[in-house]
Amino acid sequence: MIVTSAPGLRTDTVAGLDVGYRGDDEVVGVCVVFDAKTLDVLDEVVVEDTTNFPYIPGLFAFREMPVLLRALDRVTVTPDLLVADGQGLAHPRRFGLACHLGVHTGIPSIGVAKNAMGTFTQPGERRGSMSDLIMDDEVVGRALRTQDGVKPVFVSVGHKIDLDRACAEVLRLAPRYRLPETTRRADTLTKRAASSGRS
DNA sequence: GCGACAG
DNA sequence: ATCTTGTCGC
Repeated sequence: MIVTSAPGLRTDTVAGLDVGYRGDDEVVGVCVVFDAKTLDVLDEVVVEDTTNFPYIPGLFAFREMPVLLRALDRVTVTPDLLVADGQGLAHPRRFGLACHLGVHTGIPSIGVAKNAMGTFTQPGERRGSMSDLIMDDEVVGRALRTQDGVKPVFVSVGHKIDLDRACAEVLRLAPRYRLPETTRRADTLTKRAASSGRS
């Protein structure tokens, strides 16, 4: 299954992964690798592909995994941590996109979602405040406030890392905006490709 | 059966 | 996710 601990994990390089859409079957996958300390972009890859799998909450990975793996394959710097745009353990079957990516690649991974699938109590208003994300009376992740007064993001473990470390990484990756730089950069690249290459 | 439901 | 202008706020 999934490993939820990370003794001595080093995260010098972190990758942001995201998928953009240009229709029901045209997808754009992006993988951006950052220097975790300076937040400098070390490498970024954009790949186009097609899908026939529809968007079904809970089966998200079947739609986005293929393109993301292709993008990850072409990156020249193997990241120490993968940050997926979606859930990890915070999933109905406890196996969201971040888990698929981690288990498939063997690289530690976490999921950072803009919306929650479980329930949670509002964390404090200050950056760094957090509260448990609950599903079926089980703690599956955390609602984390990355900036004062903004809506929290939902962090959950993907593979080979623990929740505390996952939240710490997200805070480090989001020094200024609500979303971590990894997902922000991956998202803009995704949209750039979508508008410059559409029919 | 009905509603909810990451991107 | 995507379709979309101007607008409010730091």
